[in-house]
Formats: sequence, C-alpha cells, structure tokens
Amino acid sequence: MATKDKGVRYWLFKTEPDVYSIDQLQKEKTCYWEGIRNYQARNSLRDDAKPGDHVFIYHSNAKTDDGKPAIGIVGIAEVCKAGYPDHTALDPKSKYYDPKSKADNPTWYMVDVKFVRKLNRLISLQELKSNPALEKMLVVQAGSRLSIQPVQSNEWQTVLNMEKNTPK
DNA sequence: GCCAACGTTGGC
DNA sequence: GCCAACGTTGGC
Repeated sequence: MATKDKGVRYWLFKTEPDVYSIDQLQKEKTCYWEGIRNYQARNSLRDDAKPGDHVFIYHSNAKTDDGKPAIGIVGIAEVCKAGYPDHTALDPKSKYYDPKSKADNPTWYMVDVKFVRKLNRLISLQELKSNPALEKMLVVQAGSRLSIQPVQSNEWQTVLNMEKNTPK
C-alpha cells in the first residue's frame, strides 16, 4: 500500500525543545531524526516517510524562558532522506542505544529532515484543540503519545490558515 | 511535581 | 496468551 501511494504526505514530528528545538534545526539546516523507539512511529519512518513529505515540528514539554507554556506547532520541515537504520541504536555510548537492535537486522529507523521555515507564531496545542476542524487530528487526542504522526492534508491546510490569524 | 494514559515486559 | 507491574510520555 505504502509504495503505491503517490503524492506528498504530511506529518507531525514531536520534539522536546530541551533536547532538540526548531532553532537548532534552523541553525543546522538538516538533521537526523534520531532516537524514535516506538514501533508505530518506527513503521511510519521506515515505510511511509518519503523525501518531499511535509513535516510540522511540534514542541512538547515546552516553556518560554519566563516559564510560560509554549506547547504547539512551531515550524515546518521536509523529509530529505527516506527511512534507514538508526545507527544510534547500535552505539553503546548513545543514550538511544538498544542492545536488542542488531546491525544486520536493525529494529529502529530514522529519516533525515531539512529546515523549511519557522511559523510566524506558535500555534499552541490549546488553539489546535479549540478548532473544530481539527478535532480528528491525532495530536489533540487525549493521551496521544505517538511522536511521529500522520497529518491529513486538510488538517495541514487548516493549521497554515490559522497561522495567518491572530490567536484568541 | 503530579498523574493519567499508554506501551512494554515478564511471570504464569 | 493473559494481565499485573513497571517505565515513559507529556499536559497540566
């Protein structure tokens, strides 16, 4: 199924800005999206994410410098390399090391992404939740812990339209 | 810091 | 294969 699908896909990648932020991605321009250790997310990276796919970068567990919540979508990236084995799983010195993953049969996969742009403003989780058009979006679901989420094209467009508005 | 929701592990 | 215990995620 995955290989027959044409056209660009949309994703939402979560990151904790204390670990890796949109600003770091902007500085580095491209990066490995490493350390995904969840099977469902792994399947998306290994099987479905393709170069050219659009990605919302989402900051979880995020606060501003003065301690206010800053959880939400902060920018846009693009997949620039399709799924390949996550070598950090094979490195005993890495905090993402997984002794069960083997070089000849890797458990975990990553993709490369490149920076596209920061959004003009944070689209907060609260704001996403308050938009009825996004009620099916995975990130607003209670208890949604998936760190690599597919996004529907209409959801993608809705968020971009929200960027133009002043937040309530 | 709390804790609910979720995923994984391991005994049986 | 069930399910209790445990660890993690992530909003609040």
